[in-house]
Amino acid sequence: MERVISIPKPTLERLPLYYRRLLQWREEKVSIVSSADIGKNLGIDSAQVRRDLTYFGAVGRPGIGYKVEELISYLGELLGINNVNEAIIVGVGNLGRAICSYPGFAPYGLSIVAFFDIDPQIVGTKIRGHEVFHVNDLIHIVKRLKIQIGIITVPAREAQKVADQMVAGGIRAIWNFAPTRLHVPEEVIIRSEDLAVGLATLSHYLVREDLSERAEGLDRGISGS
Amino acid sequence: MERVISIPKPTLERLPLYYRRLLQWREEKVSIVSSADIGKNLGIDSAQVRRDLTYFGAVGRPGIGYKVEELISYLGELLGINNVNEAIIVGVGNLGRAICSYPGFAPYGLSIVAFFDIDPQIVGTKIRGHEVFHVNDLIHIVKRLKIQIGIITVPAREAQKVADQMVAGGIRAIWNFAPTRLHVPEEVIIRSEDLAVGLATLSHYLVREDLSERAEGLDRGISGS
DNA sequence: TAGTATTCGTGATAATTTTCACAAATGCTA
DNA sequence: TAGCATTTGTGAAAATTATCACGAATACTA
Repeated sequence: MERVISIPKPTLERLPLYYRRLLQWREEKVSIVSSADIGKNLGIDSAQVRRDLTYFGAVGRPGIGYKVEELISYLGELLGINNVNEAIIVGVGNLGRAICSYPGFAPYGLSIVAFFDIDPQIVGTKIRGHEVFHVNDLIHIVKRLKIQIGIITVPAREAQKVADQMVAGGIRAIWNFAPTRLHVPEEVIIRSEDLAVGLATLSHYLVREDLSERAEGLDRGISGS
Repeated sequence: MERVISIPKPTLERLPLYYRRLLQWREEKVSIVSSADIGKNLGIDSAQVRRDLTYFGAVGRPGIGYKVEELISYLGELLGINNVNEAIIVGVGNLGRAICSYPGFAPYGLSIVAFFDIDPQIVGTKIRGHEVFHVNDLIHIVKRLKIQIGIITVPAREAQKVADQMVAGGIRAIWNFAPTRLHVPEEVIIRSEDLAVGLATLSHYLVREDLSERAEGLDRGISGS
């Protein structure tokens, strides 16, 4: 139905796993890897790896494998990492702070350029050298800095209001950590991280552990090895 | 190949969404909902909702719908929520603290009963009324309290070591927030939350936004509405 | 150069998940 | 009770994703 070939969602989710492992290999001066190497390392079928890589436009050489440097470059392009992403974050509680300092982002070029909160105790203080602004200034600042990504780490009941303001400021992608569903115009992209999903599936499997059956799945999912 | 009918993974991921919304309905004194109601609210096809609910063992009445209270009870059972889950958390940085205070868990009966860290500055201090222990005491305490769930919020390079200790202490399920792949015995369940996956997919879609094609997906995924 | 061992790329197949569509069940109204 | 409007539960079809399996490309060795 679609003429544009889109990357399957599961493939997209594996992409960061590939990327992170490749960075490690580069660090270790490994210059070429095979789909089997990648697969064994990440617990993914090697045919799956090859299929994924072709989506990314990567080209390997039979009998040899893929050039690490080249793959990194391809994936980086696909992830929009090669150009820095500027973001703002609203809600500077523990979760907000945690996200700011999450080391996993380092390779992804995400740069948080402004912090917002509503708590007068927090507004005006500094975090990692940046002043925390009041949410009321959000629209203005976002417009001025032409920010594209907004991160929401406020309580669920505030989240929609914050999202509305982000949209009003022209933000095009929202990363939502509040456990609630947000309504935004169609052109705005939303990704919700729902920690309860993780907890729920874990505890479900725990409940079921007496049954021998267990799902496979990997980093995003449950695994038994 | 499996005789045991297992719940599809995507269904499992939707389960907490159902659960949370149902709690809201109960709060609002709504006693009966139809699959269409649920679907419209969560952006899931109503047939999908019905299919999912049958996996959960729920039974609705044609022409009427499902009893909210009954569904909550079924889902709660499936999630192991009805009996409290005790967990420990290792790594009391921002992320660890954020998880402890994440409001989304409230309905899930997760109870964090001990905190661990390696930083002497933190060990011995109190968090939410609980003393923070040194990681060296982990095995002992976990064994003694018979804890089943361990949460890892330490830097990636420490994560494997922590996982090993958890396993040694008899923990059966690990929720890993460190951006690395853990190796554990087959009987231990692992779920890794990789925040970079979220960031990566978000920024990917941002890069692609000029293409009209866009994935659908909902709370766990990207959506344009 | 010929032979062997790798490894990619991909058509075909299998497995999984979603959606369609409709019979059957239920309540409501008159 | 009969007729109508809902809504479930589920076979069957469609769509999506994962795996198999093999020809072709490449490097290496003798």
